[in-house]
Amino acid sequence: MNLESPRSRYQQVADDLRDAIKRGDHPPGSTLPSQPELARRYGLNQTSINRAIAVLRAEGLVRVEHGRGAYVQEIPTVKRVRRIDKEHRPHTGSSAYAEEMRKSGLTPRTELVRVDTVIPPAEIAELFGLGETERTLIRHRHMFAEDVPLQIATSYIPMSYAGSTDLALPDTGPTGIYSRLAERGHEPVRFTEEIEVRAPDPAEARFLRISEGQPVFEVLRVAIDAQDRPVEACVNILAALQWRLSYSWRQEP
Amino acid sequence: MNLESPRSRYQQVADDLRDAIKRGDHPPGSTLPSQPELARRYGLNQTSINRAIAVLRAEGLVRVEHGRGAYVQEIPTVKRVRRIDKEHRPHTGSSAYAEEMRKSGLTPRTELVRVDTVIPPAEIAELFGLGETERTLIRHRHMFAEDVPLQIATSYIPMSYAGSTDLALPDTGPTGIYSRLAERGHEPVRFTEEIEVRAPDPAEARFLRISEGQPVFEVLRVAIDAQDRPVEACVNILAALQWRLSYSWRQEP
DNA sequence: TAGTGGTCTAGACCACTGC
DNA sequence: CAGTGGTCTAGACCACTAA
Repeated sequence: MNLESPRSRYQQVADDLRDAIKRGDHPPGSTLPSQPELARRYGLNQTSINRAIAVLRAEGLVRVEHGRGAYVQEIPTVKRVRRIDKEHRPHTGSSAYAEEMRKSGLTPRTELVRVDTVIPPAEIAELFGLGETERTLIRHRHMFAEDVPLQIATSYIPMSYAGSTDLALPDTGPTGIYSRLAERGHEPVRFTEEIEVRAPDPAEARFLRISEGQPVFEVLRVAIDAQDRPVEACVNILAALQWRLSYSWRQEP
Repeated sequence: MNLESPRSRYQQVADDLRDAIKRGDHPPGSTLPSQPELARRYGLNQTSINRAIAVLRAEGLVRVEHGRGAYVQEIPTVKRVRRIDKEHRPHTGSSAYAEEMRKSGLTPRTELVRVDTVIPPAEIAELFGLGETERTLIRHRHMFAEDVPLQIATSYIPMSYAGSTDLALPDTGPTGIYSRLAERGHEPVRFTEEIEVRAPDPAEARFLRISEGQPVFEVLRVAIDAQDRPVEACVNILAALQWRLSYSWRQEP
């Protein structure tokens, strides 16, 4: 521990632990030494050690379980692919999400938390050009892989396109929804995805099992029909440090 | 200040300040009250206040300048667009980056920091299928808008495609590079972008003027030619909390 | 110089886990 | 119960900024 360094001591501890993890001294799934133990080793106060570990938490390198210890993250970096060129998504019954999970060798599971009609958030209402009292169908889902929570999905469809909540039952994923929208003459032909990173709200952090300091992706996908009307909007929330988003396209000459 | 709350005091202070900022009590560009002042108001220790402000920093809501104060961020959320459907990028001489900035009403500026030949990082070498001693052309650029640093771009091209560093001079942005690759028979026809979020290294944090706790986007764009060979890889680093990435495509029926 | 934020300590207490 | 992490304080000192 270099006391003269311009780098603060807790940062040096964080750097040291980070290096140790990357070297494999603390393999994924194992716990770091306890804070009092680290304090002893580095000759520092527990408060400083706690702060060093907060740095590693913010980086997604460790996950702390109160009363148990600081676990080295088993880097479950998942790849989420939007393939946009010719080889498009197959028309199987299963969702793109399920396809992606299976490709990664994981068992997907989706829990349909809520189907209802609501007055949507302002951003969504504006997108659809809805008045303040107009309602949308809402589908709120929790998605898992191997029982690990991975993603929150909330989809909105204006009632004028949806007709009734029956559209969403049983839960069939977006593919099913799109087929039913197509039957009603609102087949999506164009999509946009907007990606934002922000701090999670407490509920999101709890579900995704991350601390409130860790960023999440908020991906807004909008499906647009041939008349250029947005017919569905879907908000996905993912732990940003555990995902890699991928897009692929062919440049038209 | 609710001392009995399960929510810790520094979190309550952070919540309170966050609400005040969103209400407009502390407009963008202004400073928060000093830490000793806040400590007095909330009846807490300065250490706790400091911690509360660390939360807001991690969220990108405030930017702290040592010795000066904690400034409320003038949320310069920039939109970076990949338009993938028919109306493709115009073949003007200027880069996609410059186009995007002008669309947002900002004056772009690019600084060519370095043009050289190097042995690339392992990830890049693997992508190109290069041996451990094979070199690539490297173009390292810093990009600004209104003199605010916005983006770091590092592009790699295997020497077998580039021929010499002349390819990169003068700096013309990717469009120019792609034209010259086309002249050499390696016109890119397909692209992939992979988006990751991670903690910045100290140099990146310093250049982007963010604290080390704030996440950055690492966007890896790979250009692929008609023979399915990757011919260029470009790594972009952006402050994740200040950007919104946007993709748009047409679904083939 | 005075005012700002950043770090550190010693010691305390609490909440949670698991035996 | 002992061991874990989480929070808080009082007080101190440092580094940076601005007058």
